[in-house]
Amino acid sequence: MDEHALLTRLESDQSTMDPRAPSSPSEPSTPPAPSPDAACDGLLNSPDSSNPAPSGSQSSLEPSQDPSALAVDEERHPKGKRKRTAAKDKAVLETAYNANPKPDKAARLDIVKRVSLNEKEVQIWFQNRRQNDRRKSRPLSPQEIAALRYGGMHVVAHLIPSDPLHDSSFSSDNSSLSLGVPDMSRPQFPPPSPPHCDLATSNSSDEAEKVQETPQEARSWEARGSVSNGESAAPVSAEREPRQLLSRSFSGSIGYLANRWNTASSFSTPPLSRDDSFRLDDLTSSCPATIPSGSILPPPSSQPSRFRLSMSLEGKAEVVPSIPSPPRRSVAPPTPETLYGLGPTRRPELQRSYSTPTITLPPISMITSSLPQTNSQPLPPRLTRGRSRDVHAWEFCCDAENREDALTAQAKHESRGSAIAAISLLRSTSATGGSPLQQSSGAKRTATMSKAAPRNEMAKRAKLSRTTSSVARMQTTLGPSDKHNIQRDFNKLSAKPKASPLVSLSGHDSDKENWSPDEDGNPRPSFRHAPRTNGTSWGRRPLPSGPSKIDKKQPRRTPARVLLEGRNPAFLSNRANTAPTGGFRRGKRAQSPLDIYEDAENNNSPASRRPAALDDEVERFMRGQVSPSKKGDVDAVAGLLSLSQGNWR
DNA sequence: TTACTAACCTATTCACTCA
DNA sequence: TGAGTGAATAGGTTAGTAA
Repeated sequence: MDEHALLTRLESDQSTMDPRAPSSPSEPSTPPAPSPDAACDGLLNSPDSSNPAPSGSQSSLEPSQDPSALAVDEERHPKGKRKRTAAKDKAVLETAYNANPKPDKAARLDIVKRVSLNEKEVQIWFQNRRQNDRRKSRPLSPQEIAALRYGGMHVVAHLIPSDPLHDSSFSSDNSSLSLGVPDMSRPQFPPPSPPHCDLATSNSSDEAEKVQETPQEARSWEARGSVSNGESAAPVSAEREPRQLLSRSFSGSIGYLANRWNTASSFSTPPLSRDDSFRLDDLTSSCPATIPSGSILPPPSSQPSRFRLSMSLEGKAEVVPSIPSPPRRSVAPPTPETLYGLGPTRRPELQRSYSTPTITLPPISMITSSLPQTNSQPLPPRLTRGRSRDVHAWEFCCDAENREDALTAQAKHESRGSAIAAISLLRSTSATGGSPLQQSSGAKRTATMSKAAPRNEMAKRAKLSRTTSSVARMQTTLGPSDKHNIQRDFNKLSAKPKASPLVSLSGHDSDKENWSPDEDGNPRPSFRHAPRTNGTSWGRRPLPSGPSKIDKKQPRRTPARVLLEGRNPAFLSNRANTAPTGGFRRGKRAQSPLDIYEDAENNNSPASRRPAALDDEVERFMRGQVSPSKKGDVDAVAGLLSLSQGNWR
């Protein structure tokens, strides 16, 4: 420490002799010598300095220190010491970050002028800052999700091994179970001590605070990711404490839920009859106002939890009675309609098992299918968050094992997935001439797929072309020529022997985000039946209607990015190009119902409302060419997709 | 079509700080 | 001394542009 301090001082002294190397053209504006910040760095690194930093703060640097005694030493530490960002600079950076987490070059240069950092450093700072933010808003762990979903009930989730794929699938469960809450970082998780603590009573203010984080902080995850945050604490926890039981409680209203819910929608959405419920505020934002009480699920119950959500080692979400298990209030498993009056039951004949011992959660499709349709036009599955964040949905959609349970019958039925998407897939694969499964990694996959999607073809179209992929065209207004094209494409695809089941949702979409299945496990092609009022489609993030929206200052920036940044930079933090559309779906479309891709044979499904001829073709196609023989590949793809989403842990 | 560039991402390393 | 934090690096992807 002392040694470091001495070195630091030495370096600082020496640096006074050296002109500050301008790392940026804009740097000249930064005076080399009197940079108190840099000077402070030197002292910062010296614990034995006369001005010891206040505890717990590296930003303890005191600008009051004599700048003349310290110098800017930007050139140090190729391998050696690292300077800490001065408090002053940090404040400036934070302010700038709050204003815009992703400053463009001009903004960066402006920031550079205000801090003693060069552009590169500023860029890195923002990068790290975003990463840090993302970490904090990483996806929920299974127990968190379960707790969220079941409000005040006891939640017990089995953590899963650290195997990436398993984790992914686990995360998928995770996602499928749920909802996300921003900033549920590791430290917030209590040790898995009391396996069955009463979650209902443990809502901490901190959690509430987290829940109410600004949209900027509530970015996903992505999928956040995201859900795709690289450093998912949940898996980490799983690694550290595999298979331990964790308990956690959450407050009911979670703004970050939508994404989880969406994923959840895959196949494990809990029955709506649960007394223990949670709110899906975000989800409701994308649902019609007709949904009772603005919530998909019943409000949280204040009653003691009678069930707990358990996740089997196979990744199945199960609702098991708490011990002791009080009698359930509802006798018969209510259907979504009965619960919310959302409409006719799609498959009244298929009833989920609600037996007490173990309840396998019904697919989200069952629930969402009952959501009202807007304008009588069938809409593809679309939830509030989307894109690549919910690969997990894919896993559930593709992984046969996840469906081989009590729900096998229906699950198999559902597993046929979107015929349209399958066709799209074949198109894409036919374009590539190979199966995406041959990709050894997500990166390669995306790369290949990128190539599979001829750029010029994309470029030749309007800027909106990405949202008007072949699938989109199929789903949008199907004019005579469209049908003709569909038929033609179908014929082509049928002739392709190497068709892969891997679904390219958007036909030409290359990035993995476009692969994102919908939250209910169905492929989410980047299309929407009808274009939005602003000209964008619904399959992806909102895109500007044309190149005119391209930021002149950042010609390289995609219009979408620019647009998104303008709207809500927070959503961009997960990944610039992968900002979920859902977060913005708050306007007119925010009230769109969740549509489900169903087989044509399902009369009530949106798919069934597609042109009959198309459905027939699709049906034949799906049954005869793709689905059965490619199952294994599909599973593999699911895993790759998961990995591509950053679910490495 | 390809190469280049810029921006972004995740994952990781490692110096630094603190309890 | 170990853990946490933050700066920095590495490797990757995407998208726009120019040749």
